[in-house]
Amino acid sequence: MTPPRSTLRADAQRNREHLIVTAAEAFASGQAISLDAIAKRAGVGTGTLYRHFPTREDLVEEVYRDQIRPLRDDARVLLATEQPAQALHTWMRHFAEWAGERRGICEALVAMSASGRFGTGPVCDEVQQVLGMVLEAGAEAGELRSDIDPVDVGSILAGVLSVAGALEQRAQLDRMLTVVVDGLRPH
Amino acid sequence: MTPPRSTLRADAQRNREHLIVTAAEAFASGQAISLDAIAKRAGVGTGTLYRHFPTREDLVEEVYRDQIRPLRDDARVLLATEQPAQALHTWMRHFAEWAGERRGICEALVAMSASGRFGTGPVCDEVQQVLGMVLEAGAEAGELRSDIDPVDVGSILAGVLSVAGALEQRAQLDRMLTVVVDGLRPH
DNA sequence: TCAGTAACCGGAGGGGTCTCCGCTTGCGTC
DNA sequence: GACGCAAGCGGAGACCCCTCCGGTTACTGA
Repeated sequence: MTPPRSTLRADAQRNREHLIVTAAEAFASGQAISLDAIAKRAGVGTGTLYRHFPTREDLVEEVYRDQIRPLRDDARVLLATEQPAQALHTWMRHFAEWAGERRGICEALVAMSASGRFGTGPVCDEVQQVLGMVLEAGAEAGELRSDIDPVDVGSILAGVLSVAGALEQRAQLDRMLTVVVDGLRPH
Repeated sequence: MTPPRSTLRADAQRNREHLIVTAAEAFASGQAISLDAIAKRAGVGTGTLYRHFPTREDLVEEVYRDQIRPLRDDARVLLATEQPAQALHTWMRHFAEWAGERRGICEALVAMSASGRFGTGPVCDEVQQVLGMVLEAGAEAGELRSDIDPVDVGSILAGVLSVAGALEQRAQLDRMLTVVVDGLRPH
């Protein structure tokens, strides 16, 4: 009678970490790359990749887990130096820039939202928390609605990024973000 | 010396129309279907399909060309019975419902936006025109901003639909649309 | 140390998208 | 008619995503 295990077996843990490192390098190169290719490059079968990361966004979220952290500090700084609504707008712009440099992030966020999983996963959880923080500050200052779910705001952000995330659409994206932030003001 | 031709050759025209009819039937069945399968069902090679419709959204837009028309009348009715901002919100909801019943529409609109082609193609052109009409009415009534591009609004609509287009996300979608419409009000 | 077992692995393979290119055919010309 | 050629055709094939399952391996208890 073997007890059910809660932790990963040593080889599985190794494979998982190796996959993340390999994917991170591949994504960082800027080139598009297939998941099969990542598996091959990591020296594991595709089955192994998909067992650890059932969907592409699961892998993407894991790859950028650490890189998202600075955006939280950024939000804190913005809240300290700008009015909340303005800070929200600026942060969203910063996030768009951050996401624009990281292949697969927008698609991942959209997929998480569309499947009702926004907030689960390292990256979108961080986004949700940051948005919650800013929204709260805005509500306290009376500048932003107090009855809005950060998940909804994150989903809208993901949505507009999915249609205007490209660099050459910066101007359009900014106009769209203006609308969104204005829509978050009270009354 | 053959002069360059502007119109489609007869067989090409036949194939094109047959593809649209076949795709319409396939989409109407509600089942997911591959483009290869549509080509086979239409009795043409996949090469022929992709020559006529380089991207999936090109085919989708063509298939729903006629079905989008009633939404224009709907907008007229709404403008006659509701205040413009309210009419905009209601119409967007109607559009979401319409799109929800038609496989591939949301994806197509997102793709058109993302590639800067929103407004080209029968469906998104109609959407753009309807939004233009409603926005204009709203601007005249002083209820909506007058400096906003219908393409931007259409893109936002496509974006939110891409993250919350599913039936079970109706409530979330409606909250998001509220934010968007509020963001379109003046000041 | 050595089974026994659950956990894990790998890659073949099914199904999809999309391209490429050698062959066929409609159509204008004579 | 018949000829010439641009326009169009079709399907093989490259590549991608993802699943499934027979074989392998790390861990555990004795």
